[in-house]
Amino acid sequence: MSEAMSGPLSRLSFSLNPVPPYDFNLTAAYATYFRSRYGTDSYENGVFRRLLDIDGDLLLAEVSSSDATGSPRLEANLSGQNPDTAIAGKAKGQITRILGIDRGPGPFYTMALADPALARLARALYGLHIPQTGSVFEALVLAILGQQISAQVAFKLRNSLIEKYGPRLIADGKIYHAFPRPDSLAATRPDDLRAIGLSARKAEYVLDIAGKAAAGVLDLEGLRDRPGAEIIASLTSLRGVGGWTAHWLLIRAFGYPDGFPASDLALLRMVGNLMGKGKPVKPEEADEYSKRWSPFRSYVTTYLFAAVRSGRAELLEPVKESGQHM
DNA sequence: GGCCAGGTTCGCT
DNA sequence: AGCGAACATGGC
Repeated sequence: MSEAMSGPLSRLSFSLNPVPPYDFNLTAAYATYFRSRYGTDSYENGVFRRLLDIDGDLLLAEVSSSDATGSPRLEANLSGQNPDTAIAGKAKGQITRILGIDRGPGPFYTMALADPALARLARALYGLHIPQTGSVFEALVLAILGQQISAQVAFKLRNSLIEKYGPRLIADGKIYHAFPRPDSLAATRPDDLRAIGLSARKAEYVLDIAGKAAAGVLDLEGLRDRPGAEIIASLTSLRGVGGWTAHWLLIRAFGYPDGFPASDLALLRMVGNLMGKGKPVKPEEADEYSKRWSPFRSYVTTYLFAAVRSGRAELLEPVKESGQHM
């Protein structure tokens, strides 16, 4: 199942050049939900760490920057058992997604100039890119675990799942976990998953999806080239996946710029605030209102969550005055 | 102790 | 079509 490996690791380095503007500190912090450690990821003392699982090879990626904001160049180190250039290339691709390297918020900022609430968010969180998950499977399982429950409970469930079923690597005496593989989760039984706090329903969903992914009858990565509407349709045909989960995956897994999980309770509160209502709006209202943010609703959603997760509630107050500048 | 959290499905009208 | 219940857990 999850093998513990230690012993000599070889290293390999490369650099990354994010699309400017890029705030490494903000983006790496968002990737860990501003908790310094979240599941497979950590960001401590300026170093972002993530254990990658590249076709079964485990590689510890450590990324840092000498210049945290503006247009920084990132330095990445890979540690693993004999990483060759092919593996390193795939690892680089994953890191690129995970740290949102190759897509910048520039076009979003241009639109945000005309909307005071967005301009305020863009100013305060300038350079925040949208981090993605390592795989579609990962985003899907994480999303299902997070359905309906509080962020705290979701945090616990996700960590438990990763620690129990994710493959491990020991480096410098520390244990790192990659995200569980489909076959590892498919091999569990409902009671195993319930033991870490999943409801019977969620255990079913995860087992069903993991089983299909492991058997190769569900090609989640293959959805990447598809238009948004088709991705939504494919995902929502899975048991346990509704509109919220599918839209969340557009943002988290597919790098789609215009995802908007309009039924999200926290998002409904935030949009209600921005609209000056002081209470959550209905999903239809939020959806209607959000059209002014299209086609950058993934950025709006991400920036709103970044504001609340980083404790900057003032960014969510209604904006009375117009005429603010970036 | 009851109610609500970053939903979804299922079984009723 | 639309509505309510059930679901696991932790915090208020």
